[in-house]
Amino acid sequence: MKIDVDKADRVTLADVAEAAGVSEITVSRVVRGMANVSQVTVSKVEEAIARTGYVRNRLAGAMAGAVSNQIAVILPSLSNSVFADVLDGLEARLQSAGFHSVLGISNYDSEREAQLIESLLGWQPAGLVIAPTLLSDRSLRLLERSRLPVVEVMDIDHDPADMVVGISHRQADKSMAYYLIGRGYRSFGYVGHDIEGDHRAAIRRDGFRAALQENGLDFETEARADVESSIPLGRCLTGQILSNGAPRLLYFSNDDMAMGGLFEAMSRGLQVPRDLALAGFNGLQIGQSAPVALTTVESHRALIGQRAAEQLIRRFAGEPTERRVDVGFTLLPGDSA
Amino acid sequence: MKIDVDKADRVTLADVAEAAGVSEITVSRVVRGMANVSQVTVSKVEEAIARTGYVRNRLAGAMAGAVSNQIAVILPSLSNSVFADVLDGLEARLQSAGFHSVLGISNYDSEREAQLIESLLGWQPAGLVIAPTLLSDRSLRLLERSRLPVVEVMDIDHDPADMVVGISHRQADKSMAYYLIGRGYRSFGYVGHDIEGDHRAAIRRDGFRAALQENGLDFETEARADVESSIPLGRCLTGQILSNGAPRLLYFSNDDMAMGGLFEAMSRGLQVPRDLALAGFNGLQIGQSAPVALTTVESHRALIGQRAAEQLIRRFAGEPTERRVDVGFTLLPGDSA
DNA sequence: CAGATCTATGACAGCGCTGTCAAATCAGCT
DNA sequence: AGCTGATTTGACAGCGCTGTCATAGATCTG
Repeated sequence: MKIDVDKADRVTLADVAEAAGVSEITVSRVVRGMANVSQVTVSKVEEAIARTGYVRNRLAGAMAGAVSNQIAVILPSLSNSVFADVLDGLEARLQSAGFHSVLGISNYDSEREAQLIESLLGWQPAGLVIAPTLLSDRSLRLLERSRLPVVEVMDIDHDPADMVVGISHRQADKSMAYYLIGRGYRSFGYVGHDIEGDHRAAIRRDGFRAALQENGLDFETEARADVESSIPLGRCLTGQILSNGAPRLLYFSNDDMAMGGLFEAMSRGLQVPRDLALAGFNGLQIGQSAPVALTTVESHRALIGQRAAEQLIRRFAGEPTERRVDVGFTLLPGDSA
Repeated sequence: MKIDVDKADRVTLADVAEAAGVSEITVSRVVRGMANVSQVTVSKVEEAIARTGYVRNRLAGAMAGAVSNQIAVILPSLSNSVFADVLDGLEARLQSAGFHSVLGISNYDSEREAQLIESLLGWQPAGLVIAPTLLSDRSLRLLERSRLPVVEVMDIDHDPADMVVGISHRQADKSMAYYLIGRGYRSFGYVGHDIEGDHRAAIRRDGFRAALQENGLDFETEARADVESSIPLGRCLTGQILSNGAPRLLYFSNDDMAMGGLFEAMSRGLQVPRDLALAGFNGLQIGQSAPVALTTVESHRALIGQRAAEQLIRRFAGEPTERRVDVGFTLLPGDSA
């Protein structure tokens, strides 16, 4: 019912070509900013474009063989600000290089992730960026077949299908453990969220624990819930732990959780770090602005996004890329431990 | 250099058709899940698809006349969690209806916004969702020409080009002002961020102030900086205000800023709300989990995203849509004022 | 000034799919 | 058997663009 309307006024290259008195291909060249068109023609065409209100159809362009400028981005969640940060960094770089991201949210579900990959691949993107839950065999096959550049982001503690950008979560939390042990702490507790879905959190916990064990220590208590991390969850679990005599230091699965812990401690009138010490992970702004700055590890999330974008852009340009980019982490000493 | 490789193994409908011993169009029907194909043929084709590893090319599909399942989404920023929340709600609904979002970030820049609209329109999306900085004439012309459904989100205090989903920021902050005046506060200060770029914050400030003036009051002090809102900024500006004798209550441009204020107050050993009262806007989780729960207005951001998606989906289905959807706000009394 | 070298422009085919319409097949009924 | 209507399948054209290769001028060189 709408087809005739569309047809009536969808402006195509041919229309512009006619209006400018040149051929379609010449208009196409102008639109793409190619060099081999004379100044005179360029201005004629530009005038015609303005007059007709032409909008480039990239669908047709991509189909006809030119590469797409779309990048498929698959993230486990957006409510977690960590991924929003990555996406932010990614978008910034991609946009300035003329790319767009097409988004998919997997909700930490590996099956959903595979579906998304397939569906997004259907748009023939130029490349993919994935913060993988756990790439299934099906996903890997799809990616491999596609022959597209793929950047996995966040955790570099595994062998990537193509490229990976992030930090070593295992190292990060070992460092934190060494730091805290060095500061004299000997009594530790762990407060965490869903470890099934968020395997990076699991890696961190294991890394931290391994470092403790090297020193003949271990977590005295653990509080965990199988839901996504959040400030209220951190607060609630900390409350539980504090009710039955807490360890000297609580190590949290991330800064959101740790902020919850800090808030709970404050509510109870505890002095941090005198009565209770806290450490988190991520280096979120909120933790650094708190009355007691959080002891944590800055994970440079936006930088991860940027570097991921750069790897892709470089690959497109035929420049060499690194299989593994470690953006590094920074221990933020803070005042909470 | 790569073309032959691609050609060699890019599986097309024709390949599947041959493998299954049917025509292309029949395969196409199976892929699209159309009803008028016999069971026998369906299974033959599905087997052939699995065997060949066919991945649907939506580019070609969209070109050949079927509608795109891409929705262009343009937001001013992602580092502000408010927009991440909207995007989260939007994605959830869109994804479950089989759509993808193609993202553009305008950085509160109206020129950039217009560029993004044009560029994203080139992908012939099925619809657009925009949290507009301020739609320029050029943007409006582009949108109008496109004849596509457009949902503006966040603020409903203006007349939309097509549809709008959000809350009335003017109303929200009037309500807050009335509430605070009703609680007996008479001495107010304002702490805000960049009002040029974030015109919704400007509307809120004006709404609040109008309500004050109705009662013969006004802001006694204002602290403002022309940068994006953040917790550190809130903390810094609050510090400035507190140094020269603060008003009884500080009204912040949003919850991030207010959290900064709360932190600064706590650091100075002030009792909230006894020594200083605080109010924010957005109803962020962080504010509600703080030791002193923030008095604020819940703006139902994820819901805005969801409703926006629903409007689009309904429009595609030919069902009636509303020009203006008010998701409503909720005043959260909290303990900070 | 003939021949060589660029530069600017165009003709043509085809990317992979789906809308349209026509043909073939099948079941149900007289 | 003969007819009707529903179901299933296919042929064909074309969506709007760009890669490839060819052509016509313009510029240069000895």
